[in-house]
Order: sequence, then structure tokens, then C-alpha cells
Amino acid sequence: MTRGPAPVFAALADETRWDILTRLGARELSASALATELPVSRQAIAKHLAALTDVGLVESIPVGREIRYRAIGARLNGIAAELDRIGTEWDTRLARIRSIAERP
Amino acid sequence: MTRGPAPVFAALADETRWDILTRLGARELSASALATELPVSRQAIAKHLAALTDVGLVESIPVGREIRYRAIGARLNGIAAELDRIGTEWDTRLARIRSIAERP
DNA sequence: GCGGTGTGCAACCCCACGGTTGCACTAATT
DNA sequence: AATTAGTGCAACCGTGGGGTTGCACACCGC
Repeated sequence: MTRGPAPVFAALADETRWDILTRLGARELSASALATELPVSRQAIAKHLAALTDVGLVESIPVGREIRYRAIGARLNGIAAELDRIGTEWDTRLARIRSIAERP
Repeated sequence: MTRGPAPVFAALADETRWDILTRLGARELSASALATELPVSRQAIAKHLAALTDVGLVESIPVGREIRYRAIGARLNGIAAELDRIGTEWDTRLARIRSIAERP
């Protein structure tokens, strides 16, 4: 096990996707609305939104005939917690090894 | 600004790289040593190590004629803290909007 | 001196992926 | 009825990057 969270990071690894995310963190927006603010086509944005939705970083809300999207902060907090746990584990292990090495 | 941390995530986004990271979190290893444990060539691993070093997730320690690598937990903790901050910000903003909407 | 081991550099292959264009469909608006 | 905005699907293109092979070089042990 210890399955890597690589898929989520792949979703976060693209600059355009990150741009989309931060905007959706500020307010709900449709794909078309995002397209007017960003230098890429609406279809490209639609793909990004699908990718972000897949990993649970974004959710969609139907509003009339359009589809709004918003960023899910809790998801990001969950990832953060996991990373923090792992990072601490690494340094703890290292500290333990060091303390063993310094035994008289 | 609000420059995205995309580069770091790109480093974390690959399954092989994540595999390397977890092993280096457990103990120091050279590129050749990693190559014996992983199903890829030593050169491929060397590239990954360079990428990880670039974003500060790994550091190298010369040991005799070989070069050992170890994972840097503090770096990961830093990223975790940033993500946590952003995620909370998103949800806070959303909660504020909701409370405004519910005014009588 | 010589074989094994660890590293570095370069060229190359291939596929995933970000982006595009084009078209079809539907629902509001007038 | 005609128009317009919003979405979806499909095909296509180009580049980046993960992986490989091959060679050269340095160091250690015998």
C-alpha cells in the first residue's frame, strides 16, 4: 500500500489549472466565464475542470442552463494533512537515526 | 502574483518519483542502490533525483565515491502548510458568501 | 595493472497531455 | 422564428518529459 497521492498532484501541477483553481476559490464561475478571463479556449478549460473534478478538488453546481464550478477547500486541507504527516515522519526517522549514531 | 506552486507539484506528480521519495524518507540511498530496487534504469533515477533536488525535496550527501540522497521532510511540511492555508481560505470565503445570502 | 562499481553526459524514442478547431445540440431571449 | 449564449463531443497537432541505450571517466580493491 502506501499508495502515492500522485494523481492529485498531477492535477495541481499545471499552471493553468492552478490559475483556474484560485479563481474558483474566490467565486463560482462557469467554463465560459473562465474562458473570458483566461488566455485559453473554453474547451481547454472544460478539460481542466473535468480533471479537477475527477480528483475532488472542484465541484459543479447547475445554475439555470449554465454550470458553475467552485473549489473545494476541504479537499486541499486533507491533502495538506497527509503531506504534513509524511514530512514529519521522514524527519522523525532521520532524527532517530542520528541519535543512534551519536551513542557512546 | 499569487504565483502557483505548480513546479513542486510537478515533481510530486510522478508515481516513480513518489516511490523514490518514500524510500529516501526511510533511509539514505544512492542512485545505483535505488536502481536495484526499482524497475527503471539508473539514469532514469538520476534524472528524477535531479528534479527532486531542484525543488528542494531531496538533498545529496557525498559518502566516499558515491552520492547518497535523503528526503527533506521540512520541505514537505512547508508545502503542506501552504496548501492548508489556501484550502481554509477557500472555504472561509464560501462560508462568508453563504452567510450573506441567508440574511433576512 | 586490472576488473568492478558509481557517476555523468548525450542522443534517441515514444506517448501522454495541454491546446486547438469544428460542428452539433439545447435552452433562454427577442 | 431567429438569434444568441452555454455546453458537449471528436479529431487533430506539437511539445515535454519519462525512459532507454551507449559511452566515457574516476575511484577503489585485488
